[in-house]
Amino acid sequence: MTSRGAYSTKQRSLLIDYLEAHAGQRLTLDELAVGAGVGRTTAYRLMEMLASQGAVHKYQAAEGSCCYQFVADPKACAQHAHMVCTACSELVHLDCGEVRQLARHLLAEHGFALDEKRTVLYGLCADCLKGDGA
Amino acid sequence: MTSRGAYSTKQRSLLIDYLEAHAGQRLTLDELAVGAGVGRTTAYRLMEMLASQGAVHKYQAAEGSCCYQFVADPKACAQHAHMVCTACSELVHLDCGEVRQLARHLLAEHGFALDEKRTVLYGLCADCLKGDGA
DNA sequence: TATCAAATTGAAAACGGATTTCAATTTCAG
DNA sequence: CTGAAATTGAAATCCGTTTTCAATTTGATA
Repeated sequence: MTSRGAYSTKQRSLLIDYLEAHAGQRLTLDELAVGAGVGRTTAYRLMEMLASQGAVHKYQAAEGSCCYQFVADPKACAQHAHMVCTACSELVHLDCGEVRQLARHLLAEHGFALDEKRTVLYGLCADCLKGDGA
Repeated sequence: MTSRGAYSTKQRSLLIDYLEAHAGQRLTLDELAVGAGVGRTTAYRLMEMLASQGAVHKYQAAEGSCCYQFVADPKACAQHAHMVCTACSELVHLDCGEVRQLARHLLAEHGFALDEKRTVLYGLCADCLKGDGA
């Protein structure tokens, strides 16, 4: 992953390194800026740019700050749905025939054209389900 | 539907009447306050109370203000998933066996325990699909 | 290497919606 | 009635997002 901005700068490298190093996590703007050691404005602008390119997911959490998360394969993620664990916030990719079958059913029986890539399913991931109370 | 607050007041009646009269719509705080003719703070507090009781849905739209929508049957809505049209914002209830089948699949094959009632599917509703560019 | 226009940075300010404060008012039990 | 408790709503506050802008950095060109 490389920056798409015209100039390559130290700050962008730092941010992208930090993002990739925390690929499984959802990071707030502050966590990113502090973690990568760049200004908040810089982090904000690069994240918005990357989000618009699909290189990161942007989550507008209902409570508190929004989060960004590195996306390994933007092209693939632009097509499938995702699951988010309500306990640990892990993002799970869901490139799955069952979802497409549901989409077909929704269209046929409910007249609703599911936009898979915009849809996020909530629940508990395998780890949190086991870990339970932890 | 009656207020659960200790006192019944004119403002609450106005708000609840207005909510029920616009049962199919998602209303911002301002629309509610202005529409019902009560103060924003009052609208805010009653909506938060009703949302916590499940009597209204609260949507935290990514852009702009959050919205509230009257829920005819809170008990039922606390159990099933919903679809929201990305064009007209209509809320569609989805009490549907196919979703439960997907939930079973997610649990069996992905180890993910879907929380149906917290999940919102996005796409185009039947009307917007027909209406198309309109 | 020197020069400079364009791009980038980040502190600070502006913005905007959510939430709280608090004095005045309303409700209702006794 | 009376008064304690609840409610109201304008205004203030909070807090995350976005913009501004002067200073800095980058990289193409000579």
